[in-house]
Amino acid sequence: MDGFVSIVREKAEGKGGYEGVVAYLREQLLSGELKTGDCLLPERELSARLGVSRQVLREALRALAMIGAVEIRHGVGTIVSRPDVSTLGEFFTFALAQQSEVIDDIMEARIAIEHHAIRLACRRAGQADFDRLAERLYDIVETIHDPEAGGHADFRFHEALVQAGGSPTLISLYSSIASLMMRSHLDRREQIIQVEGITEFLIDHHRKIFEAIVARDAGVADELLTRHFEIGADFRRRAGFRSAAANLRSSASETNIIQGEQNADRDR
Amino acid sequence: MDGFVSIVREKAEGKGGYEGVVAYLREQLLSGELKTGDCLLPERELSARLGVSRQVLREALRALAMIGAVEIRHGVGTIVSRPDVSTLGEFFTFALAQQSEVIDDIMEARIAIEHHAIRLACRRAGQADFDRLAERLYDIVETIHDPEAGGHADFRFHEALVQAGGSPTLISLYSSIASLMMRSHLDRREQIIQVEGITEFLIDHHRKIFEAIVARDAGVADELLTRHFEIGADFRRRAGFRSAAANLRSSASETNIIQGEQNADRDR
DNA sequence: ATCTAACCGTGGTATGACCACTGGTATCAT
DNA sequence: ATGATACCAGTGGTCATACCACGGTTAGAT
Repeated sequence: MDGFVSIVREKAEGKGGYEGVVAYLREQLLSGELKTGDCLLPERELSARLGVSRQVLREALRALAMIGAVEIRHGVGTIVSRPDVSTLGEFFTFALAQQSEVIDDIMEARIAIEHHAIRLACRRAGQADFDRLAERLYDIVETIHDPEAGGHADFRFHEALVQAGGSPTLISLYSSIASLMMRSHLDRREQIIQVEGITEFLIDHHRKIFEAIVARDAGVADELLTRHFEIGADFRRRAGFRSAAANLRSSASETNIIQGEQNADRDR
Repeated sequence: MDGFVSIVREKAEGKGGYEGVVAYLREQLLSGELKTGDCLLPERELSARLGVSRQVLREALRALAMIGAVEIRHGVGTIVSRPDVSTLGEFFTFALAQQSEVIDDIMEARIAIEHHAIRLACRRAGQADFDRLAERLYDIVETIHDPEAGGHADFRFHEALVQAGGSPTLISLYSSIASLMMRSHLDRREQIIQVEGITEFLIDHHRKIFEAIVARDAGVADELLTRHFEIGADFRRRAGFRSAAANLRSSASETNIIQGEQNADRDR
């Protein structure tokens, strides 16, 4: 490092460093020069071209990988990929981690999505969708006595329902909040399942929904779904207070998470 | 901290390196040990504690910063922050880069959200929500002849509608897709606005929606919204061909989108 | 008391080296 | 010829160290 400095200043056109790299890659992606499946240059070479260190480039790539814009594969390379839902799931996990009250609110999103999806499904669903729904319905019946598997089957049915709607966006959003729904509902299933006659109700109600979709009767399907959620909410509410219906062998109430006291309320 | 080694323990159990760091921080966030506003340890120290190099730690922090989980401030430190919607905007920017067909589909998400939100609004909305809606409605009237400002006012009204629903999740999702909706609708506004009598229709229809919410009549509100979207879609479709025609009330025609042909089976 | 400047801690970047994984190729045994 | 094995080159993954740039604090000068 003698007196002379200067030399390379090529990246001077705006921002340099991390920001610049992200901006550059975003540009490449939006302009279409980089499309899904393309393989980026090796880190060493790319970093050299952009005039940044490899570390900075890696930071940018990691960041992009976090939102799913690229996929970094050890020993292979970095390939452009389309952000998919799993990414959004990650986001929501972090986003909602700190606002516990939202966990309950996530149900509103689920209802909104499923309601519209079921209407779409009544118009668009094809045989493949019917088959999948039937399959998931069968799973519900099979696993009706197993809280964990049953809850999973239940979710899978509703997932198939949304899928039948044929809207990629709805499917994406639904998948995004799926992990969070699991978080608060899977456990309650254990309590709900104990209610007398609930098993028959669950099976019967899901079947009716399925049949309404097959019949392409949006009105009935929508109405059924409304009741489905209302009843579900009712059960969950009751399960929250005390041991739901009659005989819960163990008052495992255990004060669900909650603990949310530090409700900051930071609006902007 | 002299000759003793120890260390090794933490990362030995599961993943080490980048993945481990992200997992660790996620755990800290989800468990509540780190809450919004908290300041993380300096990079050098934190990296030492986690048994990774500073570079790896930085990659993890950059990734988390990309989704808004933390905010890195030069010369200050890294502070925990709650991901807000602007982050999702970034995500969708990348997401839509490669799949342009989703832009149309985004409308389905909007419909789903607004439909449920308006029902919630009819139950939950308070005076503040009414005031905001009224204000936005006024803006629509004011800017009715300006395509750009008018489109913006239109959006703001619907935004207030969702807000009135009082569901943070719905609001977040709606904001997330807002930028994408703008992208495809603002321009069409220029064509739509030319249709004879459209201005009166827009004003009148929005006002009716507003009144339905104030009246807390979910059924009417929902029905109005349905027609609102159908007519809007109809206009946009026609505007696609040519500059739409005159008679708007000429049977909003059922001809709903449908197009459901490629309802393929994308399972995973 | 106020302003200025130096200082220190923080993140930001650069370099070079080495490790670990993947995929293809060459080699070998059958 | 065929199959399995060993090898090798290229790629991402990690590490360590040094230095730069920014922000807030503090000691000094005015």
